[in-house]
Amino acid sequence: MTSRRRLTTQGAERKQQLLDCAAALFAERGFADTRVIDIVAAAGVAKGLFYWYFENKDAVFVELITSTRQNLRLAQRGSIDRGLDPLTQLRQGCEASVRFMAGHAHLFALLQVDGPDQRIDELLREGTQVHATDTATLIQRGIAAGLVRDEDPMLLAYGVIGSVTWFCRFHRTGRIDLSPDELATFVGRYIVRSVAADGVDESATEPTDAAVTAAALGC
Amino acid sequence: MTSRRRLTTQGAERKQQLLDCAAALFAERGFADTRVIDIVAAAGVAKGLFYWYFENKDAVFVELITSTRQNLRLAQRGSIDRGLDPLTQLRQGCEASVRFMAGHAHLFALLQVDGPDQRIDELLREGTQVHATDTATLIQRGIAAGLVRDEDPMLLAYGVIGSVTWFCRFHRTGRIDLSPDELATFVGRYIVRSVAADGVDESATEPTDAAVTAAALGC
DNA sequence: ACGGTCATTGACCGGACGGTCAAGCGGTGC
DNA sequence: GCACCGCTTGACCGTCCGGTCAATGACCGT
Repeated sequence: MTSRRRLTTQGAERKQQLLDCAAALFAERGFADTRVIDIVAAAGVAKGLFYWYFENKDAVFVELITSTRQNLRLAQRGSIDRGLDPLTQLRQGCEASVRFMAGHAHLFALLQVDGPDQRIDELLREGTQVHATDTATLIQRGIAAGLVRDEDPMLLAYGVIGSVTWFCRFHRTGRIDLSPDELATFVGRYIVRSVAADGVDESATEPTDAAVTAAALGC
Repeated sequence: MTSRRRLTTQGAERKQQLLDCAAALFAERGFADTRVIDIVAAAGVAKGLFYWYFENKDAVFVELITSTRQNLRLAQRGSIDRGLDPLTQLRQGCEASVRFMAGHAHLFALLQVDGPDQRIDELLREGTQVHATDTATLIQRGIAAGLVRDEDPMLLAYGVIGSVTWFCRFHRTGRIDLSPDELATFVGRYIVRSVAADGVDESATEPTDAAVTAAALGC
């Protein structure tokens, strides 16, 4: 049982160090191509130590994706101004995703990998589903306000997530040569145009102030 | 050297059988979790035979994705009416992608997997890049015709591919409960709205006749 | 009958890699 | 000084699995 182990400060730091090394390697060459021995070598410790902090190789992956997903969600929440209209909130959420990705590209990549096994795949899917539901709620409210086209909110949400995800993917792999801020602005605009009702589009307020988002992310 | 081996009719059929079994297994549980022995067992032959037809495990994967990509491209070409305006052509291409996916879900899935190694990853990326360039060309022409917003064509293409891909992904994994035709229509409309210039939208002609596309796919 | 080529078999090899373990180290409290 | 406990080590184990190979079969042309 690795679960519920009491960690000293040193222990917690070491664990974090292992998580960081693992994240970098997973992102660089994928889960399957990363050996436990690579991770510990990167951290400069012995192999056995890995199993002091993690039950097995899968566990570290699970821990990474759950915490990343959680941070992403927090970043989005923190960037959304709930006093504004739903369409603008949607735009802000998408911009936050892009900026988060820019600051945590290696972790973000993990969310889009096909999991090493059935169980992890399910975990990833669940995360995406939550994200989609959040987005659909916003869209639903946008429809009610007449700002968003009257179509199935869940379907629109899937489209939004798909394009945001792929913009990030192309940026991360060097195929989009824009600064994170430029990309965020572009993506925000693209998303608004994808779902906006007829005649709506510049009515959505200007993109979030970059500084505000950056603060919410702490990156 | 497995390359350039002369195959009898029987040989070609056996090879195809192995490709089919491999595709089914890769799609079901992923490349890494599929053993060569699983593939041959599914085909009911001995392990050694696999290496008569393929150099190694990677080779069969490569062969699958290249041929799938090629078929997808053919399906798209066949569904596009070059006499129509660029935006409608774009819509037709996207609809074709969706219908192709519906008929070849297991193969299509392979194009979105993270490759087992660096080399295959590159291959997948190249394929996507070609696809994106094709799309961007169409968009470029749409801009010239005043039907598409005047933004970087490559960026718009990325957005289009992202949402189409994800719509297919969600459909394939049972999270979208529409018939392929319904989904194709929805996606076509979504894409048009994502990139259309102001005031353009119903000007894009109605979706392709399903029968035409189906014929082009042979599925 | 015979040689040639494609096709097929399954036992076997070698190495890689996830995971274990017994032992040792260095603080901290008593 | 001792006992406890978190931390660290690296040799070791067992298994899994991709890939090889020598032998055999099946079919064909001559």
